[in-house]
Amino acid sequence: MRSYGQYCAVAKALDVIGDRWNLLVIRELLLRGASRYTDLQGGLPGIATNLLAERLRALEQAGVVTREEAPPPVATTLFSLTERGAQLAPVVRELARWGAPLMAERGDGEAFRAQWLAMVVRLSLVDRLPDRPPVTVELRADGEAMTVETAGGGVRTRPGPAEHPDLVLSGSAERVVGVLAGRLDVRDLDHEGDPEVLRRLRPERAAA
Amino acid sequence: MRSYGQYCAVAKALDVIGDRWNLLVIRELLLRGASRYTDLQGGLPGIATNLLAERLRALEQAGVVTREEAPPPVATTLFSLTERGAQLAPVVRELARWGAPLMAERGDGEAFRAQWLAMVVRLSLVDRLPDRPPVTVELRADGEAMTVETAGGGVRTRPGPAEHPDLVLSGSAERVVGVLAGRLDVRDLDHEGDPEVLRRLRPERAAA
DNA sequence: CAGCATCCGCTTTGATACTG
DNA sequence: CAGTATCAAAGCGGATGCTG
Repeated sequence: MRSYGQYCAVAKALDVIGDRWNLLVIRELLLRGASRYTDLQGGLPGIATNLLAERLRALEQAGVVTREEAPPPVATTLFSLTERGAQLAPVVRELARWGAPLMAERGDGEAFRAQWLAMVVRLSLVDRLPDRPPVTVELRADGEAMTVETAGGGVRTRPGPAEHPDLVLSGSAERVVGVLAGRLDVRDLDHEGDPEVLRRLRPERAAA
Repeated sequence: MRSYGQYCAVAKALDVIGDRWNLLVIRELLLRGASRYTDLQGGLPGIATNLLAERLRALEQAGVVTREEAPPPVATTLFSLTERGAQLAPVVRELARWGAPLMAERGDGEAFRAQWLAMVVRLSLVDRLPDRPPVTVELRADGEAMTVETAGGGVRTRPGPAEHPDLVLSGSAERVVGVLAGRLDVRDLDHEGDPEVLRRLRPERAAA
């Protein structure tokens, strides 16, 4: 990218990560940890392969991303964030917070990955009863699964289905988002298990 | 801008503010409040005038910026952030925090505005003695002045010189940044007034 | 002068095809 | 799997011109 040429902390940050797709590449690496090229591609529908390659190269050069060759049995390349790159988490979090209200409507033909729900889940769910035994919720949005577990007063997320979920919620991505945001009730989704579990995870007063 | 076409809070936020220059336009409006077109241009060295016009139009349409025509005596157009736009402050703040270490070196021919120091000042100074009478510091970097005042345990910033500063620090922008970051001592700058004032504003342990 | 719009060359992006 | 190569289209940057 062309530099803004400004001696300003914001401009200099954007000189490094302001290029198109960069912050979404970082989102994927934050959500998935060390990833293969094709997995990144899968999590970034719409990116052209030459751009993904170019962005990874540039981010590596900037010290945000590292590339490690796994040894022969695995024989694949893994991309991860450096420590410096992981410090971008607050930037991505605040972008997600600001963008969350825009999730109220789904644009025509917008792609979806269950992983992406994690950005919203971490902002909109807490554990209000941290002394009780931990609970696990499985979210199935548009058929893709994601797991939410209570941990230290907050929640953790993992890709894929849960092993022994206390509650499974499933429905369209829009409805799952609606329930997370507090705009819809659990009853607007198909559920299996104890629906009370979700009330435990919702903040005192539902946020916008 | 072309949409990412992803049903994700981060991607949707970037659909609105991810275009080149957008976040710097927002930085200016956060720092200066209601501004005229030409003042924005002055605070955004390097932007092409057609791009500034186009970005303001797009941000207005997206509900981030408002344009008000001031009545005949003033007869000028003022641009400001909407409430929704002002909520981008945390995004800009986290970008500034991440970019702050990059300020250690000043690229060749990088432009500078004293205003921009405010982003770093708000992150790196606090009032450790909030019960004492308030103090005022004037920063003069590359000849441009900015005022820092203690307020409620933190600090506030204003453009321009102070009226009765307790301390005036002046020097090159790089050195002023170095002192704010704790890499340099007050003695590396020209100072007038009580240098102890700065120790009051520096956090317990100097941050990176 | 403030607030743009137009034009034009250059760079970046996007889509697709192809490769070790 | 992890990219490179190619090329058209879109976006950007710089200069300049126009309008109240």
